[in-house]
Amino acid sequence: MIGQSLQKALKSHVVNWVKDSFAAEHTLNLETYDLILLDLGLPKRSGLEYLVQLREKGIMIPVLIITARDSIEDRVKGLDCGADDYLLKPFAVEELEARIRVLARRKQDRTHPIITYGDASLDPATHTLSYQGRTERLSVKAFNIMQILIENPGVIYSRSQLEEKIYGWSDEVESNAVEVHIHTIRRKFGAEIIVNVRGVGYTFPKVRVNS
Amino acid sequence: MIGQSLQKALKSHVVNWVKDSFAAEHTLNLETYDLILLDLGLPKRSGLEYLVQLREKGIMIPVLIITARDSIEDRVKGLDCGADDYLLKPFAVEELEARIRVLARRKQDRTHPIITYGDASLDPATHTLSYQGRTERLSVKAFNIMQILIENPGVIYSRSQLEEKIYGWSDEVESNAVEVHIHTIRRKFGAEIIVNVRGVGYTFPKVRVNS
DNA sequence: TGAAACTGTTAAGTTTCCGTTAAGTTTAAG
DNA sequence: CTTAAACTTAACGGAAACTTAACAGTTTCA
Repeated sequence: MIGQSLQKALKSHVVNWVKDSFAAEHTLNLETYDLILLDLGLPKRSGLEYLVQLREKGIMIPVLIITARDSIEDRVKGLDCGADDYLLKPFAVEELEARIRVLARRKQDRTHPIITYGDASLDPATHTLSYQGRTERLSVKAFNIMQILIENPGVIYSRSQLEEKIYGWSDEVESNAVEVHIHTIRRKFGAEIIVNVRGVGYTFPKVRVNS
Repeated sequence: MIGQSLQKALKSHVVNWVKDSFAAEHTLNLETYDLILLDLGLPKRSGLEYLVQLREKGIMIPVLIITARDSIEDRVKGLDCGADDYLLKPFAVEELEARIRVLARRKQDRTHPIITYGDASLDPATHTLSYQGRTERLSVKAFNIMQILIENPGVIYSRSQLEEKIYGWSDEVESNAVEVHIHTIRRKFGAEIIVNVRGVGYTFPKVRVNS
């Protein structure tokens, strides 16, 4: 009853509904999912035990427990068994969806169409970069580079890594195209926007330390 | 009232209790925390607005909202504003602690392995070393040396051993390159960071004794 | 249609700075 | 006190990064 209505309510997602931990295990072997909704239901211990097994196997897919029990001990136990969240029956579908959004956001970390980190934000719609109040349009390649860097602040990408991500495959020929693009970006926003680590690569730093 | 009792209840953690978003911002600039408990309290919009600002600044510390309001819309809004969890007043301290455990656990699974020992941590992604609060970027060679030492705290490596690990094979020619690199590291973090054992080699000590 | 503006790349010249060497100074052990 | 090890500093060569210009291919628009 609840399974069917949920499947309908969550039609903006791809839902696979299985009725016991055995079927769940089988399905998880075949595909990977972004979220597990676990109804503790009636068979008292099996749900939590299954959750513990999951975690022990190293499967870290977020788990949202749905249950009718509301004693504090049960909730605490559920969370400590490896659940990520807890929802009490009866619940409103809107709240379930909100919690799903939270867990999904956590995984992909990008719900907003605008990519933002600190005082930098990229708008894919207009190919625009804002940084420290300044806003400029970027060419496609330059935008790609900035997107990679800002989506992974603090991570250093070598010239060849950036080439590979932008052009699909690593160009064997050595080229300084990336350097030139970075140069034009820096001319618009100031040299500090992209930090070079000599011999390693380029990064959009998480924290900026005094040079 | 609630702040004080919470501070007492959570005595197994290091708690910093501030009374408004202004103070919170100041504190977050100084130190980094594992979790933020946000009491939405009375001033209706300020709490959520502050949360949104936090996220826009790229501060991704988990946020657990505590509130008396229980309408579904409010909860949904809170979660969508960037909160990671939601707890309704009144609540049992045990449940709060369980949820804190969940969020803390979540934080640990980081994508990049950070090498840590004591108050020193190396981030390969940024080629950065943090030690006693200070954070600096290191050159490739210097980073290599620190990595060897911190991954094996207390082990003493001779100059030639370090050379061999860094350059692939032992350079027969005697060189003081390692010494110079260690010197630059010490200049940045203080001489104590690397301990020399005369005639044997260098180490990042497990325990530090007053000289 | 054709000139102007823009983009992506190559290429060459210039600058920066990392890693090393080398020489001088200080420290600690015997 | 003697001496080797460790520390410090300066200097240099060269690779890495930066800058600039030029060129071909596109797009824009009069």
